[in-house]
Amino acid sequence: MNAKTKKSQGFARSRCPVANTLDIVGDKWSLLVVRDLLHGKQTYKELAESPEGIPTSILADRLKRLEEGGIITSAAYQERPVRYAYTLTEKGKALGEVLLAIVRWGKKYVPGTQTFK
Amino acid sequence: MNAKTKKSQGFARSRCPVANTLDIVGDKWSLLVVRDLLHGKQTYKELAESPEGIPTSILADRLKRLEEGGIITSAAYQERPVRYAYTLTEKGKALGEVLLAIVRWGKKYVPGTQTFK
DNA sequence: CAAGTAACTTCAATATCGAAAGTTACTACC
DNA sequence: GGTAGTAACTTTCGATATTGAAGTTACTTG
Repeated sequence: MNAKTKKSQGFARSRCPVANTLDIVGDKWSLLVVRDLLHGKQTYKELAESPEGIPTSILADRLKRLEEGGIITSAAYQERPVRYAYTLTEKGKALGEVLLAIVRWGKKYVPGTQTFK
Repeated sequence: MNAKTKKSQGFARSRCPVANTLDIVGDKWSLLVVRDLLHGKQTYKELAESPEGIPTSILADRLKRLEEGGIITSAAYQERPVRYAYTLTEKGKALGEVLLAIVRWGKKYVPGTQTFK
């Protein structure tokens, strides 16, 4: 089901907020991009350099989907050569609460994980 | 990288708790199964009947992975015919905090979603 | 004009998903 | 005894997604 179909039908899988949230960020990479943006990263290059090593094809796709989902916005911060900065919307920044819960869980239940900064 | 490789090397993608948590529940279905178990569902059939319509092949796979990840345990609650009950471990129940954050986010930012119970 | 860089895009191989049908082991009904 | 039903999976296979690598575009810098 594409975005248009979803919009016309209302909901993809159910009306559950969990299901609908997972339809936007329920994959292995999206929340890592949000994490990086929350940490101040802004450019494609910075995002691509994170330790998890996201493939650039996936990064481009996720940036597109996150923008379609209203989580981020992109804007050229300079012309010649054109360079883009990605920033979180209010909706995107609010995912910080979800990430916080995930970090707390991970640090408690996945031994050896650690946060920096 | 398979589970054995991960175990021997320590970590799949990085030491970030977000990345490691997503390696366990970072997909479209796992947290929906956890949601249902938190809501008291216990059997394969009950889980399969949720409104999102999880394919049974995916459900069987996720139950296996969640058990390997220490999120759930399974036990036969009767013989002849044998029937299994899935229950959350303490580690699994603790994901309730993550789900709560997701629900709050979804209800605020995905218009039309709603919780029952 | 050669080299470098950011931001992508394309490609081919592999892996995973999803819908449906099939399997196993039993109980219940006629 | 035979047919139907049920829970819990497993199998199949075409469609879709992921991955790692290489290629492209538009510029700047030396």
